[in-house]
Amino acid sequence: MTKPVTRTRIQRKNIALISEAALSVFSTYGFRGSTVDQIAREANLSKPNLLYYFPSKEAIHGHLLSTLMETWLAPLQDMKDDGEPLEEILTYMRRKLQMSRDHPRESRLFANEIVQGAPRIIEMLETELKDLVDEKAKVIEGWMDDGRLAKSDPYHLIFSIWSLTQHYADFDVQVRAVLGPENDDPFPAAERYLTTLFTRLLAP
Amino acid sequence: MTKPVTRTRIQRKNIALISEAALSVFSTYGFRGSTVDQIAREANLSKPNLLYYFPSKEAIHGHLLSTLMETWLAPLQDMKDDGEPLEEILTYMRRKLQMSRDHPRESRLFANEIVQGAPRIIEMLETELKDLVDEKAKVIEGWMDDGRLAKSDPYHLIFSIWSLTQHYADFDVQVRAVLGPENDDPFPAAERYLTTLFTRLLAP
DNA sequence: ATTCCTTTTGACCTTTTGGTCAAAGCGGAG
DNA sequence: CTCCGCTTTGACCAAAAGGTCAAAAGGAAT
Repeated sequence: MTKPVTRTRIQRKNIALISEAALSVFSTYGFRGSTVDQIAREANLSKPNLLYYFPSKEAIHGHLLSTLMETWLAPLQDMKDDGEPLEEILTYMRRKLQMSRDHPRESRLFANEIVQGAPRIIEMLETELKDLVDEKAKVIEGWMDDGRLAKSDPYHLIFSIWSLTQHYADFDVQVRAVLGPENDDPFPAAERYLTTLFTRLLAP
Repeated sequence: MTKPVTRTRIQRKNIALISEAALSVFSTYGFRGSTVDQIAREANLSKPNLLYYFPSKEAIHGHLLSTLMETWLAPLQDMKDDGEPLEEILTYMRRKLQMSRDHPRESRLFANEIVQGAPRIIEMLETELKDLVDEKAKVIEGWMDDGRLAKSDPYHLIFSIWSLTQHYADFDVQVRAVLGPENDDPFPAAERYLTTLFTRLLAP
């Protein structure tokens, strides 16, 4: 009934090719603004050939999103109860910022989906993501209650890490336009600024 | 040669109707993901009737964007050299947060445009916006040099105000999914959190 | 009531889009 | 070398998309 688990060399290559191309296209134009032809062209495949590997445009998009979610949640999952609180949070922030630098298309794919109402992942947000954030918010609150971090709202603290770090991927063109051409890589300054920000906010 | 400046009552009504509808549609699906039919339906007009007021889909979108930019830059323009520094910045932050609450569609229209590479406003970002930010960054830097604000990067400070406040409009569904249905209005807590954040970051 | 300008619409056109299908090409196990 | 299943493609289709146009309908000043 289900498809064979073992993929041929060609299948692996083409699925990877399509995923790459689809990531570029979907992250730039959103789901409805992207076309199958465009993805096929970007992948150097004919449209029917692409549709031989994925049954529909929806399927490609869904494949990307579910692959992405794991990568996306990993840094927060790795924030552990038993470290030095401020260091744990700064490390989380830095890993998220790293992802904005190294995987801006993934960040924009996600941003497009959320901005447009998250029709395809709203359920995941309300279950997996909410559960994870609830858990980590408790950890953070524990640190604050123990006086190891200055008090503030743990949920909005997490939101602020998301928004500040993802901004450098999602709004990249704006950041670069404002900083001007002489300042070619905004990330080092961003990391210094965000380190200062969270240190002053959270140092007990 | 140019169109008459005086608009009839009907023109004013229909242009307003179309702008409203187009704002809803474009902010949800982005430029390429939106259709003229959809906007016409939302505005309760026939498609040819809509195209009687705007020559093309591009024209509607352009009209919205240029109207929006003025509203969008106003709060930063209003940040004045002669106030109490921390208060000026907190007021700016609060006005931006207010805009996320009261005009989320405008924020998402803007976000869609930027995330998708800002093809239609990149020039404005590199001139008007950059000039304005350069000017205000100088003001902020002056405050820091005078010891009236703690030092940090003024450009990234402005970016952080943008990202933190717009997050509550652009990523609204995610914020609500994570906070759960019992917490229906995230804005009061957001304002308290952001006030604390910027106070701790900037208080001299 | 007539006129003239504004507004509205049904029918239509072309291009683009997501998707199908039968047939041709290919590659490696026997 | 010869199958046989995997891969690729040209041709095609129906629906949706942006946009046009001529003609009908409205409305207000005379």
